[in-house]
Amino acid sequence: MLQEKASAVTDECMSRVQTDVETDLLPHQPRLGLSTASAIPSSNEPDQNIESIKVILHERELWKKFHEAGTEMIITKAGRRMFPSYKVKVTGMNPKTKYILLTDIVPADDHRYKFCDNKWMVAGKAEPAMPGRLYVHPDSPATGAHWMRQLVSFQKLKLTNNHLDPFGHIILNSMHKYQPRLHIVKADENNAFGSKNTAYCTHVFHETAFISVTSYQNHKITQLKIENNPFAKGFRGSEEGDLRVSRLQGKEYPVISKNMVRQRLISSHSHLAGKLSAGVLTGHPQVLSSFQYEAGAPLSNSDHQDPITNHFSQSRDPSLLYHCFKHRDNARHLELGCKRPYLETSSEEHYFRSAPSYESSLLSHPYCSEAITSREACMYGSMETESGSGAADTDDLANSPSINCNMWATMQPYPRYSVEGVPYQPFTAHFTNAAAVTPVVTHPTSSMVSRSQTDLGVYNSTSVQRGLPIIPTSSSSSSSCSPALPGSRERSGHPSLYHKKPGSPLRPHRDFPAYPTQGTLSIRDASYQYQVGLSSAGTHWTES
DNA sequence: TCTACTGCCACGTTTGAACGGA
DNA sequence: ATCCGTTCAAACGTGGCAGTAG
Repeated sequence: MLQEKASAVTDECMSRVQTDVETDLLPHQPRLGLSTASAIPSSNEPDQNIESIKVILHERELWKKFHEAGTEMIITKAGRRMFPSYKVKVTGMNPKTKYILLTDIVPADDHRYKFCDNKWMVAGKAEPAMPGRLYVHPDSPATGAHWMRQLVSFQKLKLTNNHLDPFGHIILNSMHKYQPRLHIVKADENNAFGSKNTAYCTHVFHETAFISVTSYQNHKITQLKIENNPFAKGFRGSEEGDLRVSRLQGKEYPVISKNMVRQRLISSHSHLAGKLSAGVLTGHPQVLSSFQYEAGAPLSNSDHQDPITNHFSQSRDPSLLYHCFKHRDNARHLELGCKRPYLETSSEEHYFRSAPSYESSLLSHPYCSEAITSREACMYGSMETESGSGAADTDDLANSPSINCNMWATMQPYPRYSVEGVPYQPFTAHFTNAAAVTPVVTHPTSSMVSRSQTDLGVYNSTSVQRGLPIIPTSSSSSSSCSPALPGSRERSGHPSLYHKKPGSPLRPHRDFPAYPTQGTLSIRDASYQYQVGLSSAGTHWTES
């Protein structure tokens, strides 16, 4: 029912959608018994389970426009906002339950791209992943009623290419492809994140994938930005958007930029090139792992292997996976589950799981001992296992002795196939085996893990089936912290992590150091961006 | 030489403080 | 004294471009 309701509402008119269903069932009840079947949204219990939550991408049509042209996002040293901004409409939450909404941006593949012949081409292997960071919505934690009352906007999220960024912006590599993800974590007081009962889900909208750039490469994208971004109105004025330039230069005729000239000169060749590219791609075998990322690892296997044209794909495999996770027994096992087409938004994938418990104290985590102790950074670690061949092999995960509550997805090393010269397959995200990947908020040191570690599976776990939200943990050293754990307590009671000043500017270093050290990390300000750290087998959660 | 990146610029939007009137 | 609406300036966000580094 909710699905129908949601689908029937346009992006713009959904802001007031609220669930009228309210239940006290299970809000505090452990979800240990979540089964594959139960993980599937049920119209009868729309707000009992986190998997009942529906997320609709706001301005999806606009995103599609960009997607079709090959979305590019500017990244600067100071940080640049995304446009279109990431906004979603959430429904299906329990109005009284508290949730934490956060996003992260993960590599879509392990390639570096270049814009050549008016299209994106694979230019080599990706550079080592930047320290993963999370952006926790400033309102978090908040009740389901709050989230459902209006659009949830992540417009203040900023992207940077400054590896030492002190502002907490999400660090990306230029000329790489990324995929934003939304994570919803249950933060109910009696079902705190990290506890055996904590649950979360991950939503991925494929049309939000983009390539990070330091300056726009595709003129179409530039024009779309100018036409749609209010802040860029100053560049409007003529059909080509160059009128302003001509005015500035005192000319009566539009000035064609260098890039425009280049692009126009080569545009005549792009079409043919694209066809040729498509042919090449078609010949590539599909590679299995689809969702392999976690703070550094690619989100999915490279798109370039998809047998599609070289243009940004507008069609996707309608069969999306619906992943469910739950704790088994003492939360040391994950039960993967169900698979179903996601009807509401064909472009979205979401993953559910019951979060691992903190039972194995974070203190034991090799990378976050301090953070954990201080609980400044919320981290969720996962460990590498070799079971990640793909997907969701429930049994494998469940039986794997190495898997514990902290494991979200099994991480697989980047595929090593050669990609040189292979045309870029624009944003046809393939999450065939997608498993929930999880953001991991970790100790600062974790963020410094080298790619080599990632490759070794140390960096984060990921691959196909585990993922995990990171939730800020409180810092014991700080004045207040416990609350940091989602759902552990009311924000008011624990200023350190969730205490924030609405609208207050970001605080560099002091409040949000690039590599936070103990005791001072807070998610207060508008941008709760965390580093996604690696997790290791030793990652543990502590009870709040 | 080429490509990617940086810093600066002008312009428009957003935000919030200040002010005045009801 | 409080509330509400308006005004205005500073802060912020944009893409373009020239210069620079590798």
